[in-house]
Amino acid sequence: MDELMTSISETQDEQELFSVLSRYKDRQLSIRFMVSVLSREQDYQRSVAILDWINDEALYSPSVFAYNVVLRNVLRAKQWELAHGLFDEMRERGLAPDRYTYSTLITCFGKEGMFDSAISWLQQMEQDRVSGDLVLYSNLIELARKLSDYSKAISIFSRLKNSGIVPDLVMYNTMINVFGKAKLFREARLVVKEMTEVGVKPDTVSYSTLLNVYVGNEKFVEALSVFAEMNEANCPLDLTTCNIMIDVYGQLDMAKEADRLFWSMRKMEIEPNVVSYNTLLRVYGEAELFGEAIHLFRLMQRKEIEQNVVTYNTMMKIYGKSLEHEKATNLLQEMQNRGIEPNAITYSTIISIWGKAGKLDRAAMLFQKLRSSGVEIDQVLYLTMIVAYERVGLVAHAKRLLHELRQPDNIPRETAITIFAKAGRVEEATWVFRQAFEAGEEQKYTNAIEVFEKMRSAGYFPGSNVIALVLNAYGKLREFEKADAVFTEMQEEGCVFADEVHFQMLSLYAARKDFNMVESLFEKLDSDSNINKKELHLVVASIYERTNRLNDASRIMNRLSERANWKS
DNA sequence: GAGAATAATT
Repeated sequence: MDELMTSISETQDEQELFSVLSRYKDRQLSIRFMVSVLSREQDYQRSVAILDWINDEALYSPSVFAYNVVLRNVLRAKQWELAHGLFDEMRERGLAPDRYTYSTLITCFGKEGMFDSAISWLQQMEQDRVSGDLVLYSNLIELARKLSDYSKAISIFSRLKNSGIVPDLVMYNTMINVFGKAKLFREARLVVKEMTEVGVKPDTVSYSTLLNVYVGNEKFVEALSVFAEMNEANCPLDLTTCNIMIDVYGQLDMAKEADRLFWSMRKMEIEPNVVSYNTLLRVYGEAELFGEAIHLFRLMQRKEIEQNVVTYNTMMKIYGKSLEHEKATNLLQEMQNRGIEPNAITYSTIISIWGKAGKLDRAAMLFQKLRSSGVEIDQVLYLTMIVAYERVGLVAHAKRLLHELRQPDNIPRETAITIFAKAGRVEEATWVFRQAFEAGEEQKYTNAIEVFEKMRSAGYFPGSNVIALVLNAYGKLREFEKADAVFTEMQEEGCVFADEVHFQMLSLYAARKDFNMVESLFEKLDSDSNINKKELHLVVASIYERTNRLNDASRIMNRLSERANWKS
């Protein structure tokens, strides 16, 4: 081997190298040498050439290892066709791709965002009965999460468990977040239970992730019960958990508890940060504890605790609420003096405050200045200004702004529609929507359905968010029978739907004026303990309202309030 | 060979 090394170490040209090696008397040795060269080779063209040379020698079939190395280089060079070719070639030579072959393929395709390819390699791997490992599945789940494709993440997670791998702490924590994003709250909570069962102890991040799932969906009471569970399990708190809980207490009008938690943080050796202060500030404001809010704000400055744009936005809102709009205005100046740049939220806060205080000229001037200075005007800013005009009866001005939105060249159509809808301008919203629809939005729904049908035929069970999307698309294309079939089929297959899927189905029945079905599904859901009743009633009432069945709408709302009275 | 959670606008 040494002799071989020295004889060819100066050889730069690979053809020359091959010819030296081919003439060498010990062929096995020369091939082994080339495999070792291959393992260090980075350049994909050179590695393919070396592989070809080994193949051409015909005395020796390159190992799976050799193919894996070449495959890696080819994939790094984004030569997808070539990668497929190599894969086929290795099979033709009777070499069975192993875990590393698939791991290389799946992670590379995934990193490039070619998720469908990655998934089809996963399928191939399972067909070959090659088992993946934790790292491989973890990569896939991370990718799905980055693409906000939570149903894919969930289906990969169940594949992993079916193949007998026990997830670790970080993967479980990731999945709590994923189930939450898919609005599968019970499943998110069940993860914690499962962790305990398989001996992976839930940690602070597990609980704070679960807390966040509930907070993100305004289920604050549930968050409170998770917090209790966390304490029972003797799981230590940290900065993030405290910050989340200060928010939760605030949202539940438990300002006292929020206050107590904040001021006990240091005793737990947790130093509050700017998020803690900002959250407590907001809680004080919402509880109308204006004195406490101002005190806290100034305390931060005295103790030289970092203040940022969020701090100022929050404090401005509080001054707005306590009707001290001059002080709010002063804060705008103060923050700029301190080098804290106002953002879109700052501007819509101050415009709203000035609007309410009757300082419309000021609000309009700022709005105009922002537009001419090229600051991006987001939908909230537009809406704030429109509402400010309408509040003082300047309908013509409001209309002028609305009119701008009808020519949405500078704003996406979706944004314009949202603004109109939120401003109660149903006619304008419909108008823009129809335009958008005619401009090819229809294609979007067709695409959504196509993708869904492909997924189904490949044997995948999409999650609730995808199903809701598809049902909506079927509705838009007035394919009610197909929507019905999907809904029934998925249910028969034992899919657990999030509430949104059921609600989507209710809307579809209403769209084809099948109110008997609306009522019967409504009754069924009303007796289902997993469905959020308040939301269910609101959805059904708004369906009736939209179709001008106001009696039915108020019947539903009465039912809700009766039940609320009965409960209290 | 990978990887997890928090604040402000209508």
